[in-house]
Amino acid sequence: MSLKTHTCGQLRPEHADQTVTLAGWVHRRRDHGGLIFIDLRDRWGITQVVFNPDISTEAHKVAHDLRVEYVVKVTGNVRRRPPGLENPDLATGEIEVLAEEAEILNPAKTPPFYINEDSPVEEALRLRYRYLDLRRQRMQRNLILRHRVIKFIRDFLSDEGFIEIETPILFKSTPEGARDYLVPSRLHPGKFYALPQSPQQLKQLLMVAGYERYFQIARCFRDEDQRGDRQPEFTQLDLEMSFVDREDVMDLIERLFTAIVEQVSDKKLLFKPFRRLSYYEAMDRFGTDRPDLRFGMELVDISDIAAGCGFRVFAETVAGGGVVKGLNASGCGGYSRKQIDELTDLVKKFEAKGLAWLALPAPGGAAQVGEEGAVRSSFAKFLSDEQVQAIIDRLDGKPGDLLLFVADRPEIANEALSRLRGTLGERLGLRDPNVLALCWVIDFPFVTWNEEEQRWDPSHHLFTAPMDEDIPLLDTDPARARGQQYDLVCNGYEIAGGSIRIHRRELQEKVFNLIGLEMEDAKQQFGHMLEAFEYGTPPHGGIAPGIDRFVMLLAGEPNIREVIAFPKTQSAADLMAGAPSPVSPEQLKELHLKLDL
RNA sequence: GGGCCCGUGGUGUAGAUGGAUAACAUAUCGGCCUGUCAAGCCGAAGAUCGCGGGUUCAAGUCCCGUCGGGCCCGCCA
Repeated sequence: MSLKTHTCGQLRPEHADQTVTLAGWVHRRRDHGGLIFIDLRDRWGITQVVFNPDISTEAHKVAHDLRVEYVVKVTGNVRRRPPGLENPDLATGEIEVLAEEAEILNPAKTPPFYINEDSPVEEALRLRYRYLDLRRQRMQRNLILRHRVIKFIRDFLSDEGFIEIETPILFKSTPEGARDYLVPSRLHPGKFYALPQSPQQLKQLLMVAGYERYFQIARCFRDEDQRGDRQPEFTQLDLEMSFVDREDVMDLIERLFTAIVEQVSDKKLLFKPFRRLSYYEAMDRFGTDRPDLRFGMELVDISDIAAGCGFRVFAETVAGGGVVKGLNASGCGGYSRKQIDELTDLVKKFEAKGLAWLALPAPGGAAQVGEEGAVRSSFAKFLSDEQVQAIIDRLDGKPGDLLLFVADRPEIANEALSRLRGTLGERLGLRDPNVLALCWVIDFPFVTWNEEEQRWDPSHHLFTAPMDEDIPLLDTDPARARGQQYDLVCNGYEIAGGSIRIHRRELQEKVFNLIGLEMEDAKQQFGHMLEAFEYGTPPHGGIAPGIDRFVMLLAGEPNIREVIAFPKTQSAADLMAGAPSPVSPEQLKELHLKLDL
């Protein structure tokens, strides 16, 4: 940096009496008429520059014209600040630079929003002027964190014998999974490349190729609707290993993620080692395969008590093969009818028919079930005192608690209660943003029944291996077969998914057969894979953690746009550049395309 | 494809039930000011209330449509 001798975050008392040159942006300007103070900012920090007309009238004149975000170069002497004038909020606060020369390298228009404070700004405006938004402390902090995480991953995996290999962005479309982004081919009229949804096939082929330990910080593309944790293009740590079982992959990832959290972030790990749940256990106890384990409030099955009780909704649900499950919203026993109605509206959004509730009065009220005022409830009056007490005991109900129940098909009861649990956890302040609860979910069902298509779909992807001992079940009872799949879950987000792959052609064909993929179609779509598998394929498996999501959690941000330099909006648009945009008729013609709008 | 929320000087907000000059903070511009660090004090300028239409004597406010942003359902192997 020949235009500056030091950064704006560098100078300390030991630099006193040195002549230095700094360059950066005007962060703030304080004009006293005589003295002018400038907070000069660059990527490394802020340094106060003092312009005193007694030292240099020329420099003082320049300072008079300075405005926020001007780019300037200043040369001057470093000195310790006079006693009592230090600024403890600034890393460089013990010194200041007395300007002797100053040069405006580039003036700046008044920015459309504050850059020198992290005050709220409408997100559309931030995205339109993203290059200015990125100057702000919040974004700078997030992008630096992201860099440190990725650097850490590269170093860690390199030390573990992995090599980073780039795979193509222009690849082949396959109808499985998400919608592909397509790229028309000029040289092959009527044909298209697809941007990869992930380098899945390529990393498996690298295992066939004998690289044994591969990783990549890989950009992935999916043309689906956006969410706060989903962008059309996002970044995965893509990773694959040969001659391993699932314990090897999980062990590696567990060590990596533990080290990242402990060495790169200020968050606390709740579980060490990570907790493990089977898919069925996760569904049973939390109603979801990506539970937020920062708090309890587990789902409890009371179907046995509800069966044949006097409350017809309960009894008939159980009789019809459904379940009655509930949770204990501890301390919410004082909720008003209106508050409970709000919770009811929430579960109804997820197709539950209603929410049964039972509130236990706060301490000091009547004690025994059966006595006047012992409970408020939407259904207790239909049950015996013993049944009510059994339910309270089952949910460990204490005075002041609110017990909430959904009676429905298991999928609906789980979904509704899981959402309810999340909302209550948030409302009760149980989701500590400084804590990361990492857990493995394993033993997923190998396939799930697709009602509309009347066929089995792979739970993960179609190269995932079933558990060895469950292979016979593929012929007899596919629903009970488990896959060698593992998901890493953190605070209610799925942050990685992976599996041990099928490496034998017979088994792969058996799976194609099971999910109703004709061999002809399979050859058409995956011929290169099937062919490759015939040339000596090692047992292999891998995983793909989402970098954006994990950095979001490490940064404590509410969505992944905050950890992506140039993200897209919910409608997948770039508000800064104006993408997507129309193209010229000449471009279309060259690509052999006609628009049909 | 669907539901909900938001859009008012550059920025962030206020403007119940429609009522006359659209308020506040901050930024901007000018003046004063030699120890501030969110500098201070004085003054000025700055808004066709996202856009289009409608209801009404009267619309920032109510209705319809539309554009943009966000959250969510569907979707995301």
